[in-house]
Amino acid sequence: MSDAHRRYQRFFDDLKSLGLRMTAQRKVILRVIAEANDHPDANDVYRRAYALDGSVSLSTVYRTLRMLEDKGTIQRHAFDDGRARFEDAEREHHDHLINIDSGEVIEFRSEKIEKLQAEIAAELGYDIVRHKLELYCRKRR
Amino acid sequence: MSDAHRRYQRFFDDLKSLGLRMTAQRKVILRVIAEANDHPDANDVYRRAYALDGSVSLSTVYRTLRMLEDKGTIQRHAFDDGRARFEDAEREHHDHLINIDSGEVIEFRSEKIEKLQAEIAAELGYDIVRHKLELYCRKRR
DNA sequence: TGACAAATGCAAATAATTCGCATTAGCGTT
DNA sequence: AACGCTAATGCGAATTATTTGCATTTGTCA
Repeated sequence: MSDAHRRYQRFFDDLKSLGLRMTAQRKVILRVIAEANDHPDANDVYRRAYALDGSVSLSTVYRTLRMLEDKGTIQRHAFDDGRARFEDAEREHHDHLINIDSGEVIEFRSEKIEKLQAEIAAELGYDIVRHKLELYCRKRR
Repeated sequence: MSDAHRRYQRFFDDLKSLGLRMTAQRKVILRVIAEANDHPDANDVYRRAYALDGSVSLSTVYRTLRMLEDKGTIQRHAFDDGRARFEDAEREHHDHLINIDSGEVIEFRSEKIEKLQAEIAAELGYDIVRHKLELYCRKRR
């Protein structure tokens, strides 16, 4: 709760400092994203926002998501299911394991892998700026 | 050339052994995929196939791609541009290092990383079917 | 060669996302 | 507290990528 609230406050301040208007719809959408701890797609965000405030439209959700992405406030992920999914860009870095049967997304982080990646890049003469690691998996039986 | 031909032969045998009919359209589409060494989207495949044989339609390209994906013969990728792109599933796996300044793409492969990934997935109760690792980098100075 | 189901082309249907435009509503100024 | 400017909204229509229904064609095997 306080965590989500802190994120919401940061979103709010971000937009404010950019001179953007704080509309009722944006407040609701920001709240939804701040409170999400999964990886909702645009329609998920719309449904959650609409439940809180019936004046939110799908167009505005799409427009707001794109705007937040442009400002670097949220991050867009293109997993292999074709839909764009979103999450707070400031959350600590993590990689994704996607259950290809259910679509479920699990977050993980491995220092060893991070380190290996840096070594590989260094060997090739590069420094990593960011990276994307996605494991498409099936439940083990 | 002989490499593409070998791949084509494998595709052909795959379908044959599944009892599927070898139509003129499928032959052309298989040839296009076998000869591609980039990551064409459905429309790219269609245009290349159509150039070789005007009887190929976009529907059939989509149907064939999906069929080949279901059979595990080709692999679908969702990059950030929203379109699905395809490549031969049997080509040796590789990851990508992208120079964010020049756009240059370098392919690499690390057994250690592959192994670590499998371990992480196993810890979470999963088996990796495929994965995607992209390092966005800057040249070291 | 002939029959039968699988595969095809076409056009219409879906799904995800964007856009045009008339209307509404923040917000700085009175 | 009301005013005015224009950003932001809702709506529905447009786009883009992909799938599907159906009448027709065509591999394949007897």
